[in-house]
Amino acid sequence: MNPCKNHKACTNEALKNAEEICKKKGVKLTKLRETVLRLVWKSHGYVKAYDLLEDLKKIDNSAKPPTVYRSLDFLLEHGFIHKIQSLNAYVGCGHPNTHDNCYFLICNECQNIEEHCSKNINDIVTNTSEKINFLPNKITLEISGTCKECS
Amino acid sequence: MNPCKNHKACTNEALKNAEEICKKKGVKLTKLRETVLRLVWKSHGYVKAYDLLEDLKKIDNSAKPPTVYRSLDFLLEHGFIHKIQSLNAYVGCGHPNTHDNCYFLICNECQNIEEHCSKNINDIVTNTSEKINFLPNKITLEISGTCKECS
DNA sequence: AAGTAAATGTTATATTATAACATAATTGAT
DNA sequence: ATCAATTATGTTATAATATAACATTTACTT
Ligand SMILES: [Zn+2]
Ligand SMILES: [Zn+2]
Ligand SMILES: [Zn+2]
Ligand SMILES: [Zn+2]
Repeated sequence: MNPCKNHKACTNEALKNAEEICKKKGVKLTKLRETVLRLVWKSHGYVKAYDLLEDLKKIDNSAKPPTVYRSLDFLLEHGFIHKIQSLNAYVGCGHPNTHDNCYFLICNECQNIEEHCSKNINDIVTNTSEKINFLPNKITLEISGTCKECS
Repeated sequence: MNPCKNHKACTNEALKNAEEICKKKGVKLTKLRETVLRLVWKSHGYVKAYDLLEDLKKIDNSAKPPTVYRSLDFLLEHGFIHKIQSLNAYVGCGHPNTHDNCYFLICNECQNIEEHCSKNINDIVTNTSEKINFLPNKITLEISGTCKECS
């Protein structure tokens, strides 16, 4: 797992970023959404929706699937988290101001996810797309394997 | 949707390839597996597992989820089909002998999927991986958008 | 033919996600 | 402040995707 020096700092920064961006956009980071974002950030690993639900129930026993999924939808929509399609799981976004061309390195051992960005992705996609006249809209690039710590 | 001139030919070639590869590998393309592969190849679009199940039921009414999923697992394992992670769907592989470094262009309008291969993908991945000592194992690259015919 | 392994059949259930409708909280115009 | 509209949350039910576990059949090996 990502050996960050101070994970409270990671989490707080993510929360602060989200607050700011919401303010800028004029949307609301409600208590519930903030709580869910905080729960997603409990580590640098991915989290599953129904695990979040369990966590949320510890705080508010009346939480139900839509409680979680609605918050996830909001957080996804505004780029505060990402969905890992190959795992049906979610992970906090470490750089929500500039999260284009993202891809994910997923460690099968420790569940850590590293998010990277590279213009190169777009280059591949653009090359191919232009050649065949395909209008790209959303790119999903997920690389699973073994991270430095686990190998 | 892919305007192939003769889709029966596409399907038959896929089936023939699968047969050959199975023979070479010493594994069995049973009647059931062949039927499922044929059903996956009903078009160049993606198919959903439970739609396959419905199709299969028309042939053998006793088909059940494991019937489909086991065949899908076999076909995936041997590279005759691919799973589209961002859609929880499946698509036939058009070049099962050499299906490394594949990625998928998915049309949101007509469900067509074009499978491409490029060494460039590996380059990106290898670059990043070496930099951070990540041992890549499986790459998922899926690009959704609008295809030539639909734009 | 008997024994083993592989494939399929069958029942049940786990996991992931959304639909539909009810209620509450917030906003914003009058 | 009041009302209406919008947004968010609560709640119940169910849809959609996938696997576990065990029984039976089929194919292979000796
Ligand atoms: Zn951290
Ligand atoms: Zn990001
Ligand atoms: Zn065709
Ligand atoms: Zn392929």
